[in-house]
Amino acid sequence: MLSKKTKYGLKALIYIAKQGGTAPVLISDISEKEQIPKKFLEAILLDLKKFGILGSKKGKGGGYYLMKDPKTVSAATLIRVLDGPIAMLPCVSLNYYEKCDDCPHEDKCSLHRFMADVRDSTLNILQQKSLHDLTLL
Amino acid sequence: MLSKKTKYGLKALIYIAKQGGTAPVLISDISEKEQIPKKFLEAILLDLKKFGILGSKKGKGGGYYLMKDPKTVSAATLIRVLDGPIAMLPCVSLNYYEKCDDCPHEDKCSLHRFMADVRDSTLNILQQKSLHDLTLL
DNA sequence: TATTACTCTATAGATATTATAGAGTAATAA
DNA sequence: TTATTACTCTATAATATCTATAGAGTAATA
Repeated sequence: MLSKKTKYGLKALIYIAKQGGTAPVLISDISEKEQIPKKFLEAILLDLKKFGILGSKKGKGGGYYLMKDPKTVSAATLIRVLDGPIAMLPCVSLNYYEKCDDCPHEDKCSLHRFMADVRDSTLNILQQKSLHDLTLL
Repeated sequence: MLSKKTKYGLKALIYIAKQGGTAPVLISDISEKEQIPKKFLEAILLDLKKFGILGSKKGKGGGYYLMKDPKTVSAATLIRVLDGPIAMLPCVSLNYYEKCDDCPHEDKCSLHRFMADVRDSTLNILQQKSLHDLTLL
C-alpha cells in the first residue's frame, strides 16, 4: 500500500498539473481543496522540490509550480520519489537494490525470479502513464 | 515492499511444497535451511494455519504440512494472507476496501481510476501463479 | 516596508515491524 | 505409562516508520 504521504503528493501534483498554467499554486489552496493537512503537505512539496519535480516562488503571488512538462513525468518516477521502491522485494528493485542476507544465488531463488516478473508487469503500467495522463483520467 | 514476515512465509511455503509429500516438515528444519528466525517463523506458520493454508501435527514426527493442493493456491492468496491488501490504495482494494475520507465521488477521482488499473495488472500476474509454479521457477 | 508565502528544525503520538523468551499443552513412540 | 518431541500461546520490547503539528525564520513581492 502507498503511504498517505504518497497519496497526498500525487493528489497535489495532479491538482497543480490541472491548473495547467505556469502560475504558482498556493499550498493553502491545495490543502483546502484536496483535504490535505497543510503542514504535512508543506513537507511533501518540499520533498518534491528537492527532486526537481516542483519549483517554488516566495512572497506574494508565490507558490509551487511544475518544473517539467507533465507529459514527460511518469507515475513510476513520482511513486519512487514519494514512496520508494516499486518492487516487492529489495533484491529485485532496480533503483533501490539490496542483496538478501540469506540467498547466496539469486538466480536459483524462486521468489527472486517471480518477484522480478511482478516488478516488470507493475513497472510496465506505471511507466506508461504520465502526470498529464493522470489529469485526464 | 513486502514485509519480512511475508517473505519468510512465502519461502517457508515454497520449502514445504518442495518436500512434496504429505509428511510434516519441522519448524526447526525450515528455520535452518531458509535462514529464518525460529520464533518469528513459528508465529508466521501459526498464522498460515489459521487461514487454512497449513495444517500441523504435534509430537514426535510432527510438523507443518500443506492443507491444499499447491496447484490450487495462488500467489495472490498467499500475499493477501501474509501481507494484506495487494492494491496500492484502500479505495481500490477488492478484499480490504475502505472509502477515502476526502474524495466524495470515486468515479471522478483520477487516482482511484488509475490505481484500479494498476491493481488489475498486478492481480493478473499474482493470480496466474500457483504455489506449485513457484516451486518450479 | 508590510505582507505574503515558502523554509527549516524540532518534536511527538500512533502504529507496524521484527524479534525473543518462556511456560504450557498435545501427541507420539517406546 | 512416561519421556520426549514439537507445536501453541502470551507477553514483552527494541526499532523503525508514518503521520501530523508547532513555531521561528527567511526571501520575495507589491
